[in-house]
Amino acid sequence: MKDQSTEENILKAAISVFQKKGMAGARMQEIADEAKINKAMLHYYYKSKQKLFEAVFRQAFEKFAPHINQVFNSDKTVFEKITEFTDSYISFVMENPYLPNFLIQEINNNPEFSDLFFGSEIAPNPARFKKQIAQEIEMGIIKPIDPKQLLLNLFSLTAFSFVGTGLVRGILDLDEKTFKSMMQERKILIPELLINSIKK
Amino acid sequence: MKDQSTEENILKAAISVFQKKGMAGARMQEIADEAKINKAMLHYYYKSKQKLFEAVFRQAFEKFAPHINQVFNSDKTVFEKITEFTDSYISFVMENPYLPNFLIQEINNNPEFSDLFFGSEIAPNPARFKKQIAQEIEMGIIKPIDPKQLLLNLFSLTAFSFVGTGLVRGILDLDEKTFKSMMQERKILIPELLINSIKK
DNA sequence: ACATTTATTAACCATTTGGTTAAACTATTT
DNA sequence: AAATAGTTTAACCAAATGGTTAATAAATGT
Repeated sequence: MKDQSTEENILKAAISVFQKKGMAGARMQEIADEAKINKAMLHYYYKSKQKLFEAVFRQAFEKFAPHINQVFNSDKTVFEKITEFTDSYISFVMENPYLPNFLIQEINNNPEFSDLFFGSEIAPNPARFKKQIAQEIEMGIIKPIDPKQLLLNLFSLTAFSFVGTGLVRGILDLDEKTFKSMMQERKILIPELLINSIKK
Repeated sequence: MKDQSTEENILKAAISVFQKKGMAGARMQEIADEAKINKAMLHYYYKSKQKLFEAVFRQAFEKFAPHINQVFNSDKTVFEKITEFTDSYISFVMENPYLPNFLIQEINNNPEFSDLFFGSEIAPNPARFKKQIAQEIEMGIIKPIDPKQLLLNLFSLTAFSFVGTGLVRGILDLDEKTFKSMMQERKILIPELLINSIKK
């Protein structure tokens, strides 16, 4: 661990606390403790809890969006996109286990303010992907399918295990080791499942 | 709306508030307001916020568990189970949109106390389903597959859209009407996808 | 009708929590 | 070295929040 500026330490601590506990459950004092600074510093650098939360939300969204954009805006084939997204997304989330849940939860709670992000530069835009699907159908590479349903399947299969970890592990009675090895297996299983279902 | 006992009104209001805002975000005063009673009544009938929350959690779990148990413990074939679960679960969640998210969120936050439920009578137990899969593989009805991965696929495909509604709708740019009609479509698409992937 | 238990309320209380302030301490500039 | 600007802290504050209490009202039993 390198020494960092106080402001960076605060954001780091805020990310950790907000992602685990959410806006409502997070405590400014806990963030200060984790950053090992006086609580007043939080307000010195970030004005209010809301502002600090927004900085954390933005950071999370910016880390997450590129994975979606890789699917939406790259020049790969649909098959390649499915394979590569699954692999890179599962790896990414295993390193950032609280991130998808955090995004989902806070977007559900603050639809009004998260709209800002969906209108922004960085926000994923599915238009190009839709065209690609239409083309590959035309070319006879894949069956006629609804691109939105395909994306929903892809996101569901990759993300749900992590968002609902506790429930999933409870229902299927999985220890952590088994869960992790299943997630590795899914890097293969998911593309197989999806590609088989759409290839002609 | 029928007249109900105060205790029932409180639980109903608590369900509504807790499921939307979670334990941390819920306010006792808001629950009292929604139940149109004095805040002291909450403690008169339910002792503390924690106890009231537990009643809400239990109710949610008891409403949710039968859907899983229908898959785990009925005498249907695997194909029938997939088809019927998808249909009934999507219908159920469209009527109770906050429930899956609430369960997931609170189980992630309180792993220790939600363990109580996974050890209980009502809790789903995958053992019988595992046997059934082994049998149907033996009988040559389905390909050799890991029952846990099949269940994970089924739960992911059905539940994720609802758990991550806000994020999904933001990324895919869906209005409410489109979202709902896609969910209806999924009652057909999901069984098709899963059954095709396992049938011999 | 009276007594007793049950239900309900308004007012209150202690703690928690986000946020402020004034003073001190540490660079940086001149 | 003095002045200035930036950083950090302890102490404090007001509002929100979960919870209690004592008095009252309504129902129930005798």
